[in-house]
Amino acid sequence: MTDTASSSAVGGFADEVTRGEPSERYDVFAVQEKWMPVWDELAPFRSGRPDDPRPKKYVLDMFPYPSGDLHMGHAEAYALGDVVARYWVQRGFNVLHPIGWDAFGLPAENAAIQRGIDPAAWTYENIATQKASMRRYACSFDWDRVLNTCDPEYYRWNQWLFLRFFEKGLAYRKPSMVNWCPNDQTVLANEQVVNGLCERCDTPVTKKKLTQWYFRITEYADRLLDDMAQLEGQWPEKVLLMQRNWIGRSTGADVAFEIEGRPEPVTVYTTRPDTLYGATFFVVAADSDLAAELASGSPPEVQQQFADYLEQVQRTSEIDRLSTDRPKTGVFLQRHAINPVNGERLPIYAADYVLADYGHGAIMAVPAHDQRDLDFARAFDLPVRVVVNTGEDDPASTGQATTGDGELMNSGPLNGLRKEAAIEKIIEILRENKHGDAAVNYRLRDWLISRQRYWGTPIPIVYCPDCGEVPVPDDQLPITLPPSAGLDMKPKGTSPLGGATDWVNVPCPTCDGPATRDTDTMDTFVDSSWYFLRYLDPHLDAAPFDPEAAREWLPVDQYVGGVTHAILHLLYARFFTKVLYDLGHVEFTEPFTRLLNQGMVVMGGSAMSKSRGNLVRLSDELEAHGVDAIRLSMVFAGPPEDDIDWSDVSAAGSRKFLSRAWRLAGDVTSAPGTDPASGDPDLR
RNA sequence: GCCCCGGUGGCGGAAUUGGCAGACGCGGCGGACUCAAAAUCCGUUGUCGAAAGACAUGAGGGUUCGAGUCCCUCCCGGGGCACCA
Repeated sequence: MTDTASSSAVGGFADEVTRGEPSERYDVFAVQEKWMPVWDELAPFRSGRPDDPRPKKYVLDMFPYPSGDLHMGHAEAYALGDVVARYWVQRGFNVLHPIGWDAFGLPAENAAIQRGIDPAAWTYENIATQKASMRRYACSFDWDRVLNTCDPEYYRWNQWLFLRFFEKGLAYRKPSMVNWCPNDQTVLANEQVVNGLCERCDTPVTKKKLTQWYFRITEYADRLLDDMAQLEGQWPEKVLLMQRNWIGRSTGADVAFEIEGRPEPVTVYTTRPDTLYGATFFVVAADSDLAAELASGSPPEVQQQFADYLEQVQRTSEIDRLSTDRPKTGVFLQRHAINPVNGERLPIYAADYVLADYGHGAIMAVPAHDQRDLDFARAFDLPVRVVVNTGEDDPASTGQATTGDGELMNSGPLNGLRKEAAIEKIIEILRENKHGDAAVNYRLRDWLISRQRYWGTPIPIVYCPDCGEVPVPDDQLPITLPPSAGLDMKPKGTSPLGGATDWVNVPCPTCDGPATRDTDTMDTFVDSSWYFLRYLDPHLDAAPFDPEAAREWLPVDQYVGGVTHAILHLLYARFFTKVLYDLGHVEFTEPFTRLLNQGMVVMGGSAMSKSRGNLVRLSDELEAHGVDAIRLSMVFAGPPEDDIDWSDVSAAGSRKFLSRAWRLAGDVTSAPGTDPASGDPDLR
């Protein structure tokens, strides 16, 4: 059978169709009308029945979010997934090709607020709509394995997994400045802040100090980075690159600076310890605890300046903070740090160009070798010193690129060394003098999972005045959401669950005294971090999944989905997999062996949207051209990873092509010898 | 600013290692069939040229017997990251 036929939804039955009148016997509609009811009855894509001797393959399409009906983007993704799934079926594999719904999340809640309806009702209705469309689109999904993440039988295991993370110290609560979306009135993970805007609603994100739950993904930074070696050549290079950048591993040194009037030294992180001799000032992040502490030892007028500055910094929206040409601002705290290598006194500034949560929230500033430090030095009229080998006047000749002109500085024991050698040497010196050591830092932050919203997985923690943070025992799971009726869903900065008094107030699992539930829900990316395991048996009652089945089916052989999830979902799922590996639940460390990012379907050069008036409805296209023609068009329009402009695609042409193929097949296979089920025992 | 990926007819795109550029399809044009239309079939379709032929893969250079493919410089488009010390 040809590739063309394998990409066709209802192909392979020429002898049946030739019985019709010539005018209709090759018609794509006649084909689909005949075979779809048969599929419904036979469920040909059910997989994993016992004693199936065929080798296994797992083809996974990223599951949809149930808002509205399927669109052309879904149509392309599922057409591609189907090509792979049916190709393997015909090659004799037992193929698992499941589907489900990523059903928790904000849109349901917003719809509930706007229209006064139940988020659950809205969600299940959309699921039904999409499911019907998928069937009409003839996707080869295994309908016996459908899951919805908003079903208690699913999110129960989110809670169970959370507790395992908690036991391992991988889930923890801490107060921190968090990204806050003033519109959605909820916190956002770093990954959900795009150019300073909320990824959902494009509202400028602000900062807020809150105590929230985190997953310790940073503990896995090295493995997330190193295990990418397994994915090389199997995943798009672009995605690997994005993940690498996101993790942002950098190597350098920690250097301890004594602070005048402070018993403990302050450590800074630098990637250029070789420029230590060129440090001319010292900066602490304005919004760090350290800045507040240092300022408290400053003269009163400086304390006031600092307080004013801090307020200004906290008012600054993320988008302003990120604008590149923004002038450097800060306050001189009238305190000093001592350069450990030459005893120089460096003035200490509080500034917002230093981030509180990277490195140690403080830096040594070397304006001759760092553009940002140079900008600051110019704004505050601070000296600039080029670290250079004595006797050579070209700093580049020692490998020490400069960003600004300045006084040349003797770099003592580093004289004559090139950059790499100088770094090695200075680290050695620092280590000997106990002033520092080599260090590694990551851009990656821990994953903030608390959300102040209703429609999500309740966090299985109870707060007891006597026992503190108490994990809910496994046998009390799931903690189901209270009904939405009567709850105030309007965003107000705290979870609507707080209003469910009967639900919130529970006896402490440990001492039975009065206690309260955590009222936040989990980020929905928790749901999608392990759903590919739940498909093995979505109704399994004893565990999130059967390890034996996981050994047989996983990792996923081919994952298909949009590049929009290149960082978020794929990084989290990789993280979860590694944790599950460490906990002994799975035997692989990477969940998705191969990844395909299909392109977008656009219309007339721009993304389809209602407001732009260029929305193409899948149902209309199916009506006009038939399932096979649409799917063929999707696959044939170009390389799968490229965008498709639907205005360039002729579905009518595909239909013509199919009719011709049918006619030809009808002519050459007049004897019904063509086994309609060749390679597909499910259809026998 | 930094880092990726692209740029080939009217369109989507082929061209395995440096070896006949434009496969295949869409669209267009001409024709057959038809009273007519739709469907279908046949032919044709990079540009210039009557033809022979010449010129053509974003622009300019280079390497080579030979370049869409390799090297250098630049232009354009798309994407990612963006005070991460």
